[in-house]
Amino acid sequence: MVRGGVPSAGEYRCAMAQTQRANSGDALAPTRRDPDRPDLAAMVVPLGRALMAAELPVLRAHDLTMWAYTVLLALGDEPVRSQATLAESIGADKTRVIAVLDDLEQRGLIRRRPDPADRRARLLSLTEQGHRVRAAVRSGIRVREERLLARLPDADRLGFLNALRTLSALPPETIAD
Amino acid sequence: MVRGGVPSAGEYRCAMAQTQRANSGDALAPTRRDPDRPDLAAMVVPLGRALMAAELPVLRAHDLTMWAYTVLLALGDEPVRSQATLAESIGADKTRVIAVLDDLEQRGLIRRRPDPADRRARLLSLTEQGHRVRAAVRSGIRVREERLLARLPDADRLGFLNALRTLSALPPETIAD
DNA sequence: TATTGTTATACTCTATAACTATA
DNA sequence: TATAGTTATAGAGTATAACAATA
Repeated sequence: MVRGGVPSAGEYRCAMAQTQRANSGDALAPTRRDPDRPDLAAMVVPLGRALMAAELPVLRAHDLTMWAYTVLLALGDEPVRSQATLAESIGADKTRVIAVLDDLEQRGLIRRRPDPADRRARLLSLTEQGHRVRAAVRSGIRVREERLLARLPDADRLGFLNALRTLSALPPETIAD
Repeated sequence: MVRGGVPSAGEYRCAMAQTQRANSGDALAPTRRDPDRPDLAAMVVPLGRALMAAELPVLRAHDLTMWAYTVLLALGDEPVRSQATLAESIGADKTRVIAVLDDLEQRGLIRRRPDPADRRARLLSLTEQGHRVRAAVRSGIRVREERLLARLPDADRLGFLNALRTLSALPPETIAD
């Protein structure tokens, strides 16, 4: 764990870790391919956990929790107009981001000032140093990811990233039906 | 939630849900492709959560928790010689599988009998009905997954599944370095 | 009255430790 | 003494409810 712990997921984890294993991959027609493959979730979820575990050393080196990094990512592209907006955009409870923001603000990585137009809300933005840390962590993570992706044949790598972007861009309700 | 709740993940969840978004995908060279893509974990983890959410209705229809289904999956291929072995194989604590096994046994989905050779251990196996339930749930899940995968171009779909099997077959330590 | 941010409380899930029964 | 299974306890992490400030 990094600082103050890392987010966790009441409902959303499955332990299908090493349950279902890949079996030899022969190229069949895409439509009726590999009917005995493991469940998608049984592959995707453990992979996600492993990827997060791979990020932890980088985060730790910068003394960031997963939540803190998530906030830096969310604020990096453009400032956010309220903490509630931020919380929703990163899929967190509004009460949970408070401690994270307190910490980041105290360390000078973000700015949090009342919105002059509506003094109830807080305008959230990254400081100069926040941008630097964000970029450093992100590139550190990217290096490890590229090393991992290098294990894949070019075609699989391309399809993997394409599919990931397609699927992760879908609203969760679409996936869940 | 299904029955008695679903496993959760102290350390392993990140809320990068809608944080980083896919940007338009143009085909570059595989090696230096899309340097501004979101972190892998930021795409894989939310996708995994969505996939699990998609499984929940199927599990609920059979009154199974995610853990229970995980156990059914693990016992389906071949019986297991002890609860500790099972727990480790599905990445769970040995104290946590007990309630799950109690429930599954009581409902006649698994058998749990002392090993004659070492009466400390319990031999775990699926009953006839356990096999049926396992198959029914699995095929219900598969239907939904195929519907989702149909959104992908054949090439991406193929690469995605290939990559998933390759990466999820790696020991987590390999991914985490 | 409704909303933003905050705090405090309760709840869920998980891991740790202690116990039993076998070996 | 060590291990498999079990139970009970304590610890994280999270969400719910209640509050103050502003609109």
